[in-house]
Amino acid sequence: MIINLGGLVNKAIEKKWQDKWREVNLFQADLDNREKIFVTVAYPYPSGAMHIGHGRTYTVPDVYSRFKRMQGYNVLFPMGWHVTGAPVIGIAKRIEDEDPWTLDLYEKVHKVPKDELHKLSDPEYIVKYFSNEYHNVMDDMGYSIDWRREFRTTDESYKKFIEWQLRKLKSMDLVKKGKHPVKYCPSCDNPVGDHDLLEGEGATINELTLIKFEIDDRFIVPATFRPETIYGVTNLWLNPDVKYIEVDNDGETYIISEDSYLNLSNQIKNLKIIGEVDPNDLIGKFVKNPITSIEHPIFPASFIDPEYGSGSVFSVPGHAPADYIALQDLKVNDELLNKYDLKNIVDNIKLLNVVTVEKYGEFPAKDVIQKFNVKNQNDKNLEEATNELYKVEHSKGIISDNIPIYGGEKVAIAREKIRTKMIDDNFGATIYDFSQHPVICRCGSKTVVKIMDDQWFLKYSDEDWKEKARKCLSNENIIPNELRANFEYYIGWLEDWACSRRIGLGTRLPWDKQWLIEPLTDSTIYMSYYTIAKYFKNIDIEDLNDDFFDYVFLGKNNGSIAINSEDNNHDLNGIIDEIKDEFNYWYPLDWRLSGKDLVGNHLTFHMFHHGAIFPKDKWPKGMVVFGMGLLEGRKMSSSKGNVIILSDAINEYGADVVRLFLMASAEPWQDFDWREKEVKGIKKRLEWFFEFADKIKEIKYSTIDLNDIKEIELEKKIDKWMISQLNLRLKDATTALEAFQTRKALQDALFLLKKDIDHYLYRVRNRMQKNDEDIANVLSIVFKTWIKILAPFTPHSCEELWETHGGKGFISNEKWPDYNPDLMDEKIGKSEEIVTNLIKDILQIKKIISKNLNKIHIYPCEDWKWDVYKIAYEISKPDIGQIMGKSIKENLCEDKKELSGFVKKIAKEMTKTKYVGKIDEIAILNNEKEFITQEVGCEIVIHQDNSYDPENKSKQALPYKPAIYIE
RNA sequence: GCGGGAGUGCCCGAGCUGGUCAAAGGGGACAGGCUUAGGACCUGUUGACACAGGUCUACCAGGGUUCGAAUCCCUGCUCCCGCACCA
Repeated sequence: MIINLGGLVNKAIEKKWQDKWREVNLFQADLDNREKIFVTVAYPYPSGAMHIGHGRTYTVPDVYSRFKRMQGYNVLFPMGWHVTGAPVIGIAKRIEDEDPWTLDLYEKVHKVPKDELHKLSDPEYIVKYFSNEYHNVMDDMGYSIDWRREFRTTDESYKKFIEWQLRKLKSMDLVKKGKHPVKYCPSCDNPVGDHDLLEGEGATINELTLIKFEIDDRFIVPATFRPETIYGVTNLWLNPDVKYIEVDNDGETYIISEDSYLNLSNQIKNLKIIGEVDPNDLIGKFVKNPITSIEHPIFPASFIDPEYGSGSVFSVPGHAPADYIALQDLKVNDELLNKYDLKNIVDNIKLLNVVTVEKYGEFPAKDVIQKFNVKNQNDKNLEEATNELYKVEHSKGIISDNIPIYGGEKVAIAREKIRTKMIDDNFGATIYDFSQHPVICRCGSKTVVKIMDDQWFLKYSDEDWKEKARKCLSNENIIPNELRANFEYYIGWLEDWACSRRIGLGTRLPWDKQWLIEPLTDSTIYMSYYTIAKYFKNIDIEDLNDDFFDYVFLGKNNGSIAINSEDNNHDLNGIIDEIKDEFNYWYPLDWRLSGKDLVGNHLTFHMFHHGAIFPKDKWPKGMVVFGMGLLEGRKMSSSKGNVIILSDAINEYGADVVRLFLMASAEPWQDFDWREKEVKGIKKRLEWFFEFADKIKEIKYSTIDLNDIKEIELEKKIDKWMISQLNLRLKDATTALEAFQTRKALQDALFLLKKDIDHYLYRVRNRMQKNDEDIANVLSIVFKTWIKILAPFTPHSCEELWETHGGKGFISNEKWPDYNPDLMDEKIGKSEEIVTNLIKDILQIKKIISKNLNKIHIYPCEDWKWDVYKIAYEISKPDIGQIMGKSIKENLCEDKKELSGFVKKIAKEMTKTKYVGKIDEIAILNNEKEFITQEVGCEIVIHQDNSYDPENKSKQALPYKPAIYIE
């Protein structure tokens, strides 16, 4: 459906140009003798339709590529599809299960036709479907992509490339085996990410220490954040209303809550249930503290959460507000005391001190409870009190002197030491739990923390590797540069990265086939793959072995390279060298573009891996990081339906309007906001641009011929002014584009230039009636340059206008115009300013005095004032003494009083006005007399001197500001 | 908590290597033009005051540096983002 686009090109015309570009392979880039630019954007993960946020991401490199191509560079802008990973597996399953939310999302938001919908139950089909969709929409946007290099990350040749890379890293000892905890859904038998959750989004995995308290050859195993408080234990808590069980852990028997078994059994191997335990049998009995060997009684407590940790808690009433208050509650709960016969034991409990903190007493828990006015175990303030105390003790606390070994140490340090000691001595173990409960998978089941063992890691913690990444970073241009500090932080902060997965699409780990390579790991250096991807169609997969990649990428000949080409025109050894040369031509990568959400992982990995695998001269040279997209001020999100699909936007406004808006509304690294009203505003600008061409025709009474613009020596100031402004805007726009400032470039190339043209057209409106050759010439020059600088932004419209008005060939192939500094004259600009300011001032005075005007007298600034002004400019400080001194010395003005008055004035004025040298004001004013008269609507008299000056106004004149007297 | 960043006029947002800044550009609002009307389009106004082109108050708050600060420094307040195994 094509909505009326006014003067703009419609979809059919956009299509026409896309086809023409394709016919002549305009954007296919091969090795040649020109200087090259290689630009890549993070390839999309095609699990849904492309929306306007993606539109911005891919339009930026396109605009830049088109710009650089016009400047004469050989530009490669390729595209691929990142289809490895797990999300589509889940999506496919939900489609198969006919999950209504998912079906609705894909039908309504992603606009999948009904007859295609059910096919999405195959994950391979999902990525195929949407990568095709992306490809088509990218074509509709007019992107100048070299599609011969397109690939999916599940292509066999890509897998070979990834295998090579992983083996390479392993041979460098940058891969190791280990284990790590993950969020896991036992029912799906899958790790789950935040986006897979029904409930508990944002829950983090906390590390706890399990401590074994012995009781009758068995162990109660409470878990804690604060192992150092083991020295302050007075008792244990069990919840009498909770089911407890006995489990066997490698010969030892633990007592845990039934609810905690699911989580713990995913972390401790071979945890077997032996039987049930009645907590009532245990309450009142004693357990042994493994560190202090003190015997602690077991008390009942209702606040114990059976799901958290192991369903039991050791009580440190001196330092844990919850324990303190529970103990207070128990002391007055006669029913419980009697039931378990605890009265004497409870009365004998003495609080213990472990940690000393400034501003708190011996038992900080007690203080903090008073501070927050906590009444009982169920008080809402209890949590706040706990948070505060835990934080303070951790950051500022010192282990008290009465504690053996660790007395005097900082809590933060002692905690780690105690923890390590307990684990080494087999008194404790590390377990994990969520920061909040419950965490529910989309399938509806509770998730757990599972320890994945035999997992493979990339050793990002390795200092030598980090150092390489840092060097790589310092080598790069980062846009915006503020992110550099961020990258440095991430390089330092990264720990070993689990690079193997159980579920998903992708490449298998070559030496351990049970694992798939994690999707961020398989996309760190793939930009190099683009440089040679076009060759793989004709190469036997088996020949893409490590020797091949070693040779092509690293120039290492291991002596066994054999390439079987189906193309008999090529010598076998010839083609591999061609491939190698092509890689060496394009690499290093000039610009890597990506969203800011990838700063902490992908983009940082990108530096790590280039640092490890490639020599320094192949390290990436620059990075541009994108902001996010908003829709009418709200965050865009496909899953919430708050998006505009790119193809819809193209259908409604046309690709050029969409491109223009995305480039003009914000710089690439800023968040942009798609506002319908403003999109329409942009559309108007583009329409104006089209009308402009018609305007020139009107003047000329003939068609413009962009190939035949006469070289005319321009006489009139205003004509020169227009050309000067054009060059200024061109210069600023070019500088901006070099730095990816698309918004600023458009500000100059579209908005400000349009303003200049408006002004010019207004100034010459009388001459236009007379079929003035000069105007037509100026406008033709402006128009020709203008189409060119807009061509990277709105290529379809510019091609169409170019063709319509006699341009030869594609505008996409035209040379980017160079600005001519000789045509940028500051004095001309200033002259125009004098005229417009004068008119403005006269009109303002008119408004204020509101009397009938007769005549307006204008007096130019006297010569001596110019001289003083020059002196002031040279001194470049509002130093009145110095200016005065020099002026008197040069005897510029006989009337000292007038001089000092002027100097005072000029001292202030000169800070506001740019000095560009003396201007012949009389000439300018005479030149523009007609225009000024017309504007102010009253006769004007331009005086050479002050021989007629009844109110002595001529003295008011300043350089660039003639005096006015209104009669 | 750790790290990064931001606070500008009704709104969004430029400026932020100090002076050309009452502060670009867009949106909105108001007024006028055009139109049968609406829409679209065009022009003007949009901090206050002012009968000579001016003055005052303004760029989160407070303090400082400077002849001069939205711009530099310090303090405080507020807000946003990332903190991983995921694309």
